[in-house]
Amino acid sequence: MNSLEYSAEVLKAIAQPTRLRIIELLRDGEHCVCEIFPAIGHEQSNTSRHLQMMLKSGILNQRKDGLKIYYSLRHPEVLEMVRLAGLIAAHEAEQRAALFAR
Amino acid sequence: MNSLEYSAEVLKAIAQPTRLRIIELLRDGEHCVCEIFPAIGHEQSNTSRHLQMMLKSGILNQRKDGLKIYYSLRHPEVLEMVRLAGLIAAHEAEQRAALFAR
DNA sequence: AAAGTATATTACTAATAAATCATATACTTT
DNA sequence: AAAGTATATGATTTATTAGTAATATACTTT
Repeated sequence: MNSLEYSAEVLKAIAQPTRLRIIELLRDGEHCVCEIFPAIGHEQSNTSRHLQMMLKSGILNQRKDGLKIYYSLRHPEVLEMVRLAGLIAAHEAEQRAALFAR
Repeated sequence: MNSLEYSAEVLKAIAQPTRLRIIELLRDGEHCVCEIFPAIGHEQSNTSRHLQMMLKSGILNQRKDGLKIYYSLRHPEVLEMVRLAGLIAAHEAEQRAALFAR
């Protein structure tokens, strides 16, 4: 995997609504799968899959404590990327609203 | 489309190796499709598709000049996101190399 | 107006991704 | 050791995506 592909993997780990919800949830610190899946309203298996791929892409940390496995954000840069994406999204939404209102 | 989905669209427009190459190419200013597709080594139709989806997601500007259509980056934040993704990717690659070398 | 050029779009294929349900694994408690 | 709980993984389905080749559209030049 070259460096462009690697960067794309990292970005893909963020570029999905369910995973964005997970990231928002982890903003305030680590959470176990058992807390995450009810909070985002998806199956445990689906949630676990998303967490695995985020972990493998390198954006999450994993900590095992007994039965539970806690995940947390590994790089604060991820939150900054989410913020910037939100800025652009808001800007575009505004533009479209303005067009519509003319 | 809610705001999470919108943010995900913006991120998806960046999270793909071919599109990352296009973004790198546009770093130094606008380019037409006829310049972009040979530079990235893909078909004109494929390149045009990527540009369309990037345009619709809001990360590109389009300027028509006669036959040619010039695309440019609309938000400098995109370059910052690419930079942050590269940082994380490099960090993870380093970690893995270190593990491997032990 | 005809030919040429740049771009977008359609039709298609192959690959990837997201979700669910069922099952396996790993640890804990009784 | 048996039962219970938390998480991960396999199998499957459906949807989405990236790519190619061919065609349509729009503009320019002759």
